[in-house]
This record gives sequence, C-alpha cells and structure tokens, in this order.
Amino acid sequence: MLLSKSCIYGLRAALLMASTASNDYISIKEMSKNLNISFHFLTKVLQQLTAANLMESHKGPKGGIRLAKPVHEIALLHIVIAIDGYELFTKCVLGLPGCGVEKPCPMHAMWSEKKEKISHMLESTTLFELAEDVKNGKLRITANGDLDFLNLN
Amino acid sequence: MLLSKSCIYGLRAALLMASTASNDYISIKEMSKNLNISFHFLTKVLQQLTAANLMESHKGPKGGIRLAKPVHEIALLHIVIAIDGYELFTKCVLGLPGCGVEKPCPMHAMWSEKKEKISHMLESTTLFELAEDVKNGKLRITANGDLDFLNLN
DNA sequence: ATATTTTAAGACAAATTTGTCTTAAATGTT
DNA sequence: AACATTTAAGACAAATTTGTCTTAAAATAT
Repeated sequence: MLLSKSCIYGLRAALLMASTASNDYISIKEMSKNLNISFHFLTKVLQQLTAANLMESHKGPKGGIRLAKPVHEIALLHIVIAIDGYELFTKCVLGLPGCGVEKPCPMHAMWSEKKEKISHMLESTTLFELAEDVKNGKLRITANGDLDFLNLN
Repeated sequence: MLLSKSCIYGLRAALLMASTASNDYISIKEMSKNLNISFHFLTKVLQQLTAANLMESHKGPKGGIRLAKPVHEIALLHIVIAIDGYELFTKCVLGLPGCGVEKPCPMHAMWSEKKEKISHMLESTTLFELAEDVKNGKLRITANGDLDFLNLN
C-alpha cells in the first residue's frame, strides 16, 4: 500500500473540506458520517493535520475543523508528509540502511526516478484542482458518490 | 511503504540466488545469514515463491532453494505479485470501492499513470540485469555490502 | 451559571504484519 | 537402518496499524 489508511482518511477529509462552499468549521462528526470513517479515528488524523498547520480546529458549538490556508496552497504532498512522514521518499525501497548513490541497492536508481515523479505529482496537485471536480461530480470522495457534504456549514 | 517486508525479503533472496555462480540449491539458513533476515520468516517467504513456481525447493542435505527459471525470465514484478499480490496495481489509492474511469477518486487518473510506470519498471527488470551488478559490486543486497554469498553452493 | 456541543487526549481492543519456536516430513549420507 | 540435514507447517508472540470508548477541556448558547 502506497499510503496508510490514516493518510487516505486525511486526504479524503481535506478534499471534503475543500469541496464545501464556505470555509466554515465543519464538525468531525459530519465528516466522519459523510466519508464513512470512524469518528474517533478521523479525529486523531485531523489532529495531525492541525498540528502540521494545514488545518485549524475550534471547540464548542459551531466548532470543527477548517483549512488553515487557501485551497490552492495545500498540496497533497503536504498532507501525505504530515501523516505518513517522509519515509516513502527517503527510505530505501529494499530496506537497506545507508542506501544511496554511493552504495545503491538494486532498485535504487529505478525507484529514485519513480519516487521523484510521485513526489512531484503530489506536490503540484493542490486541493483546489481536485475540489473543483469533486464539486461538479466528476470525482468522488465517498464510496457511493453522494454529494451531501457540499453544503455543510 | 510500497512493498511489504516479506516482499523485500523475497526480492533480496532472489537477487542473492541470481548472483551466485551456480544455480545449485542454497540453504535458507545460509541466505538468512547473509541477508540478515530471520531464518523462519525467510522460509515462509520463500515458500510463497516456490508455490508461485518462481523457485524450487529440495529437502535434506545439499537441499535448499534455487531459481526455477533462468534469471532473465524472472522479473521483479513476478516476485512482487507472488508475495504482495495485485493489490498495489488494482486497489484504489484512496481506498474507494469500485474506483475506475467511470467513478474515479480524485487521485485515480494521476495514480493510474504512475502505477503503470511502476508496473512496467518491475516487469521489464529481471534478476539478470541486477545480478550482474550485484556480482561486480556495483549494487548491494546486504546491509554492509559483503559479497560472501557469491560462491555459496 | 448551567447545559450543550465539540475537539483533545489517552486508555484500550482488534486486526494485521512481522518475528520466533517447535515439531513433522523428506532426503541424502554413512 | 540409523542419523544428520534441510524444508514444511503451524502454533505462538511481539510490534504496528487500525478502530473503539471514556473522560477531560474548551467554547457557545440559553
């Protein structure tokens, strides 16, 4: 698996937030319902994203989570790294310590290239582009494709 | 993590076998020592590879494991699929059921492209090419770079 | 002030992956 | 035939990831 489940949940929640009309706080409960993700688990994931300053949280009624920056300033890569860390991009694909150009593992060269491209892909894709297509129904973030979340407040 | 530890162990063992002079049986114990992998764990991994007809096993003295085909006929992809299955290449990167061109998740298009390239990379790389460079010391499959395994029998 | 809503934090449980150990079965050697 | 070597199989344990539950803390509204 490329991304952990935590990371996937974080990405989907971020896309949900980016796809709602306003950038008001959205309660985690609402999101967990819409995304079909365990509430408490999602809570923890979102805590990691607020800790990384990608989101802001607010307690109490009318509280919830919202994006801490404009949608075009949050790249998928930021979310991936906030949750899964740099491991995917720094760790040897064959698990050898000290793998690098000087002491490469058999897959170092080929994987480095792919890794770069994946990194670039995630870095150059922001919530903005994807949210546009989620809003107009071209892309889906829920299992069934419901768009009920589009006007959550 | 792209590949499971089991898969990594399988790849490293396959590369070790491909890098030894002859294609005689090599005992799992020898391999586990050289690769610094738990003997019993490696045993199970190699059982998966023999079950997939990539390797052959033989019990008793002078027994062990050997490649079931010429090195240029075993691609990395075969090993990856034998151990980790097709999941990496078929499952939605955001975990959505039924993700595809008709009902794509936000990362479907971009990931499909990368996935294809990774698949092609693994399919077009055989043990042959890599073993050549392992033999001449350009690539390493052990943590410290020892080449003791080169003439195991 | 009190009650309600919501995130925060952390204990706990389940599931999965990884690792260890024991016994059995097969094969070659003496 | 007896013995040593090696894989096969499966129970078990540890570690990690994923998921659940409870309590606390903060903020709003009444």
